[in-house]
Amino acid sequence: MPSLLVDVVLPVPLPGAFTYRWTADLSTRRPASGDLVRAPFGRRRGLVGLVVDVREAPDGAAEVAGYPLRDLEAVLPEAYRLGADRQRLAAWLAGYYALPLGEVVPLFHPPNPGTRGRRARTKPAPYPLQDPLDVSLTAEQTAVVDAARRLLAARAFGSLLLHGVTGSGKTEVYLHVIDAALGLGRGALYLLPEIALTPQALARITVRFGDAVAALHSGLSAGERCRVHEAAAAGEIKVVVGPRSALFAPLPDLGVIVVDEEHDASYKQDEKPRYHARDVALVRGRESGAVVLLGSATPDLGTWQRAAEGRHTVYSLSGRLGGPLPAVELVDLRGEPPRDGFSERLLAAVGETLAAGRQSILYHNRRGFARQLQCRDCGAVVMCPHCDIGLVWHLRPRRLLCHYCAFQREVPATCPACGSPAFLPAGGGTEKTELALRAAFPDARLLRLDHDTTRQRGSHGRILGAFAGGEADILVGTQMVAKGHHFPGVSLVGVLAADDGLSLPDFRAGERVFQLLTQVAGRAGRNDPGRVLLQTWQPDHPVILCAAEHDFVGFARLEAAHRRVAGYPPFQRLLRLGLSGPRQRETSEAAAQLKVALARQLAGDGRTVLGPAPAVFARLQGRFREHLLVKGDLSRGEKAWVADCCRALRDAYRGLEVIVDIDPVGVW
DNA sequence: AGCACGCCGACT
DNA sequence: GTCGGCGTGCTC
Repeated sequence: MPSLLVDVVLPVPLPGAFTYRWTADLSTRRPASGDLVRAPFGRRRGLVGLVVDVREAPDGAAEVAGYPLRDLEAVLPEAYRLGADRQRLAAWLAGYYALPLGEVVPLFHPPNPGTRGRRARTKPAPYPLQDPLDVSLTAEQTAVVDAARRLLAARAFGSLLLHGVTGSGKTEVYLHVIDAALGLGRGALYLLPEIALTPQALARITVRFGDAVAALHSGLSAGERCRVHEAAAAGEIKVVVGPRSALFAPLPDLGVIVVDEEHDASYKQDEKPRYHARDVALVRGRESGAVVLLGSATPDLGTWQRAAEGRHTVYSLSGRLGGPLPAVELVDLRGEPPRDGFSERLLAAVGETLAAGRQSILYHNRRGFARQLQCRDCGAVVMCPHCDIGLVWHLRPRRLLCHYCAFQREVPATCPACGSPAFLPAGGGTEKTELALRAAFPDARLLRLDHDTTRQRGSHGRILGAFAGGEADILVGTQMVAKGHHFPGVSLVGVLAADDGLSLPDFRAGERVFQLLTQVAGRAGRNDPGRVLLQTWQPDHPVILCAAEHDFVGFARLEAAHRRVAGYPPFQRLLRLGLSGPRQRETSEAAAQLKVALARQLAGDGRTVLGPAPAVFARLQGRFREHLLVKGDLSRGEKAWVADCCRALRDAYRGLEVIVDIDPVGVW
């Protein structure tokens, strides 16, 4: 009976491949490199691995490297094979992010591959669609589509950066480029930062391309994901829409990858494998000979810099179609201290908007009723016992909540530290903003959109749908109100604290605030002259000024100058090592030890090792956290060495966790 | 990373 | 008495 030895990489943090036996009588297809297989591993069965090598088994072979050979359980159907391009992508991912190859394999298949699911029901969009009629393109739009067409026709990789404000017609460009790809019989991927944005985009794309379109995301059942995966592999589905995980969908002849809102930090996965979908999209495009179309009103500074270096071609859509950008007014809170978060001017603007029968959006980037509860006598703040973070006072439920772990407690009547009955709520949140508005405008219909009102499945879409449908006059919320929706009835956008976030200990704080303000301002008046009010304590801050003037280019120039001087991305690469452990002493000791090893091995050659320093959240969920930062370029070999060091460290300190984060985004 | 085996605290 | 906490050992 002919037998094969099959080398398989498995999703375990162990280096190297494992060798299995496949015999012709196993009644599954003969495996080849690139196939996905199921294999037993220890006591576990059915692990999905990737075949990396196949060879003839010597007669009577019964063991490898001292282990008795075990048989493969199954070879998954053709639909799950990684073609050459996705095999190269997997190899790139593993190398770049310093992971064993097997650990990236789960990205390439649904959770339980081969499970046949029922046909996914097409859900209607939860809110009215923008008129899908095909308007003719402007010259600026046409230029991008033509450039993409030329690349598509040549089957060549190319990356285009489409820079244009909200309402400038980026989506129309995406749809035309996708249409061009489909016209050549090729497929398309359409990436969005979040699942919540998928239904709206899906609806709009489906109107154009019918049932050749499907969404792919973790909100679908395993069966539905399998169905979409298989249909895509079979060429029945040509356009796959979804968040970062959709990037790995098996489209056999991929023509274009659209990365909408390419600047969005949600594209970075914050668990292993910690990849950045925009960066990986560029690699997939290169490996598949596809066009990568990056779009944003506020491109990532790194993308902008690489474009300046000639690595992407920039196309700008100047201004809005069918109207001017909203006027942005700064409200200087220093001269006009707010009451319950509101200046007189902002409150008056809400009143005028109500009177005019129009809608308002009020953006407050904090949940809850009060940011913290502080004793008036001794100054103590009620903290989370596990996280070294102040607890946030919520009205519904009426409790103090930790926003970083599950901890909650009742609102104490007296100060836990000194017994004083004098408590002072400090800082507001969306709950307070909502109450203040209800008090000021008792007849206004109000909706709140934040983490607390969207716990239930579907409530996010429901709230947005109700607001878009004119069932409310005012929408109060956190970031969620800023993302990707347009509301024709909105003519006022108010930002309660525009500078909130500027003082975060993150070198990208300014960029984040600029992006958020630009995005939220874009919600105003797409069909009439809208008005945006930004309340701020720092009206002279360059980030605030640039945002008020819709000046991305000016902002980028300023920000780049700072980054260059400070040696931060996009001028220096970063690698972050995050350590956390149950004991502070041990965690610092391990961090110090790691620092010595890294400094010895990597320092010099333009590289520096910073830290260790306590993480921004020095204790979370009872674990002490420290981090190190490596600035500068590391080779693949060096990154692998770093990963090995971390593994050794984990073995030496029990309970210690060490994460290796390549190109980190956000505070840790 | 799982998953089991194995050895010590508070419960029916 | 045993249910179950998680330390550590192993995986082709």
